[in-house]
Amino acid sequence: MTDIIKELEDRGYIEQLTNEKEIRELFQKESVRFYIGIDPTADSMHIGHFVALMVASRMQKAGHRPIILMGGGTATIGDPSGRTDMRQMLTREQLDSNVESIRKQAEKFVSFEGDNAAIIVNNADWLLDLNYIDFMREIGTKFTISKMIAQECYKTRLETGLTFFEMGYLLLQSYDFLYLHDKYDCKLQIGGNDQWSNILGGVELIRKIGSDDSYGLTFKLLTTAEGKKMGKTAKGALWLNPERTSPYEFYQYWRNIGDTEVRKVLSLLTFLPMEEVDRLSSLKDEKINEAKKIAAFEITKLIHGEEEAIKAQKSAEALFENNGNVENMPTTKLENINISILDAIVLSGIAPSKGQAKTLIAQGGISLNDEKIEDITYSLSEKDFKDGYAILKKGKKVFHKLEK
RNA sequence: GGGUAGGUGGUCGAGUGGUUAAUGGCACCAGACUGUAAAUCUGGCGACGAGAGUCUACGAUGGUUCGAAUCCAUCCCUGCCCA
Repeated sequence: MTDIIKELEDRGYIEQLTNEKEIRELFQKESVRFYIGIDPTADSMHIGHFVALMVASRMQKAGHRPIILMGGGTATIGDPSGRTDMRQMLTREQLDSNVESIRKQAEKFVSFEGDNAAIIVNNADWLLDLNYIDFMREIGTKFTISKMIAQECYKTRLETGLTFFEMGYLLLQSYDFLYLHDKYDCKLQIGGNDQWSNILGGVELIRKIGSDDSYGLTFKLLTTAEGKKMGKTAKGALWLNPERTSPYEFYQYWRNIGDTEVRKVLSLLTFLPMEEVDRLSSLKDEKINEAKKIAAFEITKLIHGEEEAIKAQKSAEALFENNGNVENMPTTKLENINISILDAIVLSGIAPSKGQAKTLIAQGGISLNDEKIEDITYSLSEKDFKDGYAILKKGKKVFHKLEK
């Protein structure tokens, strides 16, 4: 079998491995069951999950068998690692519906057919029936508080009040691995590097119970050169669901990354061969824009399909390169076109309130059909909708189409 | 259970009776410069209102006061120390 671990390493995915040598051997010897956990805390995955899906996809292509674990049970707690506050708890109904939406997104990356078909499980199915006393006796005795609180990720929470409830998260995630190990012969858990301690918990739990064939692998989190998380926008996270983040906005995000991010993004988030990645990311000055275009196109294609990617790219080219017609930018249909410019800005979602819309106009950040709007009281009318639509622009890069 | 320190806007963190929609950092938005980049500089950053202005906000509820994030009472929550 191909050396998938080396492949992942070459592309820069891997951050840590529990037993490098053994994992390499294992993955060349047999088709390995591995799992990745996803917490259904929203009805869509965001870009943070993207790397995880890419890794899972690559491993499956190399002949291994993915398990997508939906954290329907653990999400009621929320992972305290690195967080400064306790997460909001979700109801069962919300979680169930989130699980369903996320499953659909995952299907774009892993195949549920063939010899090494992926499977999806939900830890609510086994966690919700656990008996507290039994659990504490069998699992709770295998963990020590001293070890847990020595971990960096718990330290901040420790100062502000880490509850027992949240501490249970580590035990439950570890138990998930044990459960999948016993029931599905799952040998590897993968996750973002923030999951390292939770993954180790599972590996150690399985060892303590008597098997030594469990491993952990973490991949790099997507960060910018300054170490900030990538994928954050003014509106919050960059979502994979087109209703939350339109393909056009999604494309634009990747089109606008910093030069220093190009290589990482191409390598981690596309399937382009490494020679191509190397070639593109070594382009200099404005030529590197070519690489950004390709990155944006490839990534959008993976998430939204080729058709949407082409549309997004065409829109972008039309807007930025020759001012042409635009079909695929975010659009708002107006019931009444005789509204004030402020209302139009708020309705289109370009700014969250009229106050901010005013600021934008005052600073010269708003234009309508390529004409800068300077009058706060400007009112839209028929003449602004020449071909049935008007183009509202914020700053240099945010476009929105208003249709009548 | 006892003692003690706290709870401020997206976040961190100032502010201890009026000039405070609340210093500053971060995040974010816009302008200038550029390559739809970065860095830098400038402006902005509760809501409503064209504006004057109005409303809502400093854990919660009451109170004192012409006036409270600031003082008092009660309650809720959290850290630390002791048990």
